[in-house]
Amino acid sequence: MDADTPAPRRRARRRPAGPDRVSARDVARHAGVSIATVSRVLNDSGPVADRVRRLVAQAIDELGYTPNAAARALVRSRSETIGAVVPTLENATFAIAVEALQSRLRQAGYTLLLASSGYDRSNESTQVRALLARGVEGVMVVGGAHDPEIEQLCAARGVPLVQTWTLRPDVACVGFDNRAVGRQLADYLLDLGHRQIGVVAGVTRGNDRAAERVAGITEALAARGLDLPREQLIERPYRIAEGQIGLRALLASEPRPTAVICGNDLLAFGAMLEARKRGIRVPDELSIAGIDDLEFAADLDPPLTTIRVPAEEIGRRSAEYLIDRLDGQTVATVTEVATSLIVRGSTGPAPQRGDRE
Amino acid sequence: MDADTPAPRRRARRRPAGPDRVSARDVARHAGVSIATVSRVLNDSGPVADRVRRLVAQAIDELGYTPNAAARALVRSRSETIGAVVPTLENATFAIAVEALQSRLRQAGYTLLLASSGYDRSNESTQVRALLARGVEGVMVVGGAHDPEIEQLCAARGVPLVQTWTLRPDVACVGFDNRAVGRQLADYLLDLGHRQIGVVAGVTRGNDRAAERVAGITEALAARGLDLPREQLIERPYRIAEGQIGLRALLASEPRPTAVICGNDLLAFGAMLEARKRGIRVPDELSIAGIDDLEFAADLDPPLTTIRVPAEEIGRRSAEYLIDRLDGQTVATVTEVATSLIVRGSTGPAPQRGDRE
DNA sequence: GGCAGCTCGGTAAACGCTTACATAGCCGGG
DNA sequence: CCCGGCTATGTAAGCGTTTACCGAGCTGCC
Repeated sequence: MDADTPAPRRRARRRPAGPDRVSARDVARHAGVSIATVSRVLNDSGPVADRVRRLVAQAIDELGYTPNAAARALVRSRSETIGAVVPTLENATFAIAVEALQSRLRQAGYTLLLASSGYDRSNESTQVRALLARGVEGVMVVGGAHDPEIEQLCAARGVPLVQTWTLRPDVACVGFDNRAVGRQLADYLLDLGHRQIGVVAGVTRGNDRAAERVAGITEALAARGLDLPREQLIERPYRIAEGQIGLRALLASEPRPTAVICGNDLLAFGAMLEARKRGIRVPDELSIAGIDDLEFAADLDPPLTTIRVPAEEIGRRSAEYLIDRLDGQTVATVTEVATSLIVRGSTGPAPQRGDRE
Repeated sequence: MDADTPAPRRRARRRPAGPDRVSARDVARHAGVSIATVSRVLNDSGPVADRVRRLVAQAIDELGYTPNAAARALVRSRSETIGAVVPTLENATFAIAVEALQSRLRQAGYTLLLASSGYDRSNESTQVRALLARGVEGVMVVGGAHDPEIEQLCAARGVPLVQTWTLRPDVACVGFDNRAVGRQLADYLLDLGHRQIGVVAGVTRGNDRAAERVAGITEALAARGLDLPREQLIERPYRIAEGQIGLRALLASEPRPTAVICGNDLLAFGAMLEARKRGIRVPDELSIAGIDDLEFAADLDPPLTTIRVPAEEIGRRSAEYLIDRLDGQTVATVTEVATSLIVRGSTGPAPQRGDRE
């Protein structure tokens, strides 16, 4: 049946498996209309009589037709995909942001292409390039310092790029001032009377957020005539175990710090573990603070003083920025999200001189 | 310059912004060869003289040419993308798996399209459909119980589907036996002499892993003539705070359990917090166990007894399965990953009757 | 009753690539 | 010297859509 043409021997090569996909042509034939009409029904572009519309709709689901995204992308020069490159998903804060990003993008009909850089600048660049080659219409990256190629490539293609977890006046970004956060934490501890402040920072190489946080701390100290000696600044990867190592190193230095600022909550958690292990009372003998306010921070013992960073909001707003931009709207390029100091039990007044000795 | 043709009034519509993209045609013209040759150089298909090859390569980077992925996908019927749908990235275990999945896929030249379902079956189905519509060549999902549509859709398109965190003999999967895990934990506690075992499970509706874990516990109890009464089984979402709520509910029941198995480490963490808050000594008065062995599990106080689940391996192996399948190889469809009971300080022998009363 | 102005639907030209096929040199053996 | 059989290149036919453009019917108004 349906032997209209001599059946020009269907090609059987490209997709090794799988029955030949059903195309708009098949739908058209099945519904007895032209392929243009099928397209009109699908996209609701142009007028179509109700009767025909129903016919086509029926053919579509009788055949189980799904439009070919590649073909559509090709002809419309729009992939409806967005790319994101984060340092790692193992850091919950990024995982949360990606989750929010994706869900907001999905709402707007975009699909998320995800890659991670492992905190490596050149790898980040590679990933962005790969995403761009896939035709993403927008790109989200973490941080404000990258291989300059990234901005160039995006600009050359007219692909909006949003940088997150950072604030830069000259580019589109959704984030906060990491330096201010560092400063705020340091000021808070200074106000509590601490004068010996140690830092267990993240690895600053290739991580401008970590570097800025340290810079902020240094600034705050300098403003009170203090400095941050080399041995009071430890850099460790963002992991709990590294926080322990970090605190251990700090405790070996002289004079021993009365307060420690950690680059994020994982490091802070580690530091608290180490303190406990050594019988150092927190916060009586040692104050410890983190950044991120991860889910567990409030539940540590003592609860962790930290800076709340709205990761979900960063992800969501990045999505919204890109969506609006691609929609042709002109939107604010710089979006600052609110962070706030959450004072909990892990920090307290500096021990009086001689409190323990 | 270069006014060879009357310049047929370049269209200026589709991509509102952005200079007209440079295409293979431009490269060909620039290098003075045919477009076919450009393609041959690009894909290293067919012979090309070295001189010409260099010419083309030069043209390519002088023009900053990037092949259009949609066009390529269209003609080759291959998108070189893989889709994954996880319940949520907020659960670190999935974040880790996705990270590994992506990085392995990338190595093989695939790009990851990511979506999350929020533990909702119908949403999961929607996401898979969206991914399929984007032309993904393979799909990864979490769990073994889904809207049947998912398997149908993938099968109909010949798209390999890998189900993770589960073991099913009839489909491709990378995971482990959740029931066995539940059983193992229960047996371990039973062997310690516990007879009143409570459970703070994840929400089992739409989550076959959670349900299986409970089933395993029930089985182990039944094997010793015990049962799991309704009020000893609490279901809560996977969050720390929910673990607290869960334990609270359990403590209200009679007889009070001497051991609690939690659906995952987050719930276990919460349970431990609640126990501490109430002055219940762990493990002397109450044993608590979790599942996942998240990073912090070893660092809780006391350290958490749990089942180690190799999330990274699950992600990586899922990637490998899909890669091999798409490469035309026939590979083992069922991949079991090893879990293991990690006994730490949060569990111990059942308190002697009257130990406390 | 003619025709302006609808509404509806078809035709065909892209979109940017890959690739089967044709073609054009060129080499060397008979 | 001719020609088979290379190798290197070009030509052109799609891949499955969208959409500009055209034409065919219909309505209803003068």
